[in-house]
Amino acid sequence: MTERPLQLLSGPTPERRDAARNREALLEAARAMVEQCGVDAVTMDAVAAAAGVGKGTVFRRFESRAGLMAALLDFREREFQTSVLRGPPPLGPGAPPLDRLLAFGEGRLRYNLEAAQLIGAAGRAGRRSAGVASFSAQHIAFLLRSLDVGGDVGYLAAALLAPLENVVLDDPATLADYPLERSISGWADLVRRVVGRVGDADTGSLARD
Amino acid sequence: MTERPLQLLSGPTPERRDAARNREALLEAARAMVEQCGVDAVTMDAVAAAAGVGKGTVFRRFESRAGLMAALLDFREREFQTSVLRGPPPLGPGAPPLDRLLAFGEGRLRYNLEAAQLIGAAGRAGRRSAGVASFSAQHIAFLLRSLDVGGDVGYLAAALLAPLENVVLDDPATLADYPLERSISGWADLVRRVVGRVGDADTGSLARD
DNA sequence: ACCCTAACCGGACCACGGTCCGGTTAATTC
DNA sequence: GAATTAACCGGACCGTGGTCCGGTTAGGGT
Repeated sequence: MTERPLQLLSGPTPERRDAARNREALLEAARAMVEQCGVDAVTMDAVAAAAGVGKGTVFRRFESRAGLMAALLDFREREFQTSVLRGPPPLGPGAPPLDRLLAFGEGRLRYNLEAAQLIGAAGRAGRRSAGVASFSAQHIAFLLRSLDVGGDVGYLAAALLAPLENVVLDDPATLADYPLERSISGWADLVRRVVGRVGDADTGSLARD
Repeated sequence: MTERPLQLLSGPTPERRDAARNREALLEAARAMVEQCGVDAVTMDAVAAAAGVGKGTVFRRFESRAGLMAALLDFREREFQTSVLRGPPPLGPGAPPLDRLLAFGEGRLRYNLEAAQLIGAAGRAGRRSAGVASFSAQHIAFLLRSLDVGGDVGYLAAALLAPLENVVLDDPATLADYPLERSISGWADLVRRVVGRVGDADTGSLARD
């Protein structure tokens, strides 16, 4: 009976060295393939072969194709979250709440459009990692409270987030085919209405109907 | 050179009789399988076999699995659209615009939750048929104009639609796990803010935070 | 009643995501 | 440094969505 001693300080021996090497090689191979051939061309067999590794290994490390994509996405997502939490204003802390909110909308929109293919391929796995959606929703909710918005702030935040995230849906529908500029100013208008400060800044010269 | 005569009155000879029979058999088989075993269990081979038909035929008729699901969905979608366009108030015409808008939100929400699995499986094909998303967006836009809402009404409509449709995303995120009641009243609150009639009716007794 | 052609049918075939298990190798202990 | 053990590796294997092409059939024209 070889009972393993408690190793509180050494950590949970998280990964063997060869495993780490392989994870690295796989991520790099996948990244390269995405960059060169687009997300759709990234096949599990191909990335395994490119990394000089068996297919089973890829699934062991990343669980599924979606998981692999999520791992690729993770880096960018962290980057975004960091610039919200600790970056320069108006996206980061320091600016007035409304400015931060509008900056968040634009930033998230750009992010989603840029990473659209990856996000789509990552599916639900992409959101799971680090609770992506809930981060955004909670941030919006926090800003809404700072603006003394009453009512069900949690739902309002989620509802405001939806049109930003929806751009990504492969759905050829409505939101996807608005040009970026129009989405940004449209969302800003929406937010001002929700917050109750309608005439505050440029609603732009948008037609009244 | 056997040139086909113009047949303006007889129509474009749309379908051969056996083809029609097969389409019917396939739809019925698929419907039954969905009802008994759930959407995921509906495999193309299985539905082909159940209809006593080759697999190629299924793809000829419905293009893809998503297309088949879209065809199944089509019936319900028409039903919904009809009750919006010609049904009884407040969903149908006759009620004041704001009432119709709120009724639309609730109706669409219920519809999306009820048909969630099917909608997910139909993917973009589900929206394509009869321009589903654009119908909803245009209806909302119409009601907003009736309420004298200014600004970019097209975008506002799409943005209001997003949190209703998003419920369906397999995404475990934010919007999906609000209970129906809370979504309904939350959306109603959102709409009143956008329209500019905040105190009009029951915002409910929702906590201020 | 016969023929002609276009449309249709079906199942063999392919690619890709995902699973499994026997052999291999890294870390740890003595 | 040898033995032990647990984790890892890899490629053969499976199910499913989707394609393709040779044989078949419906239906109009003569």
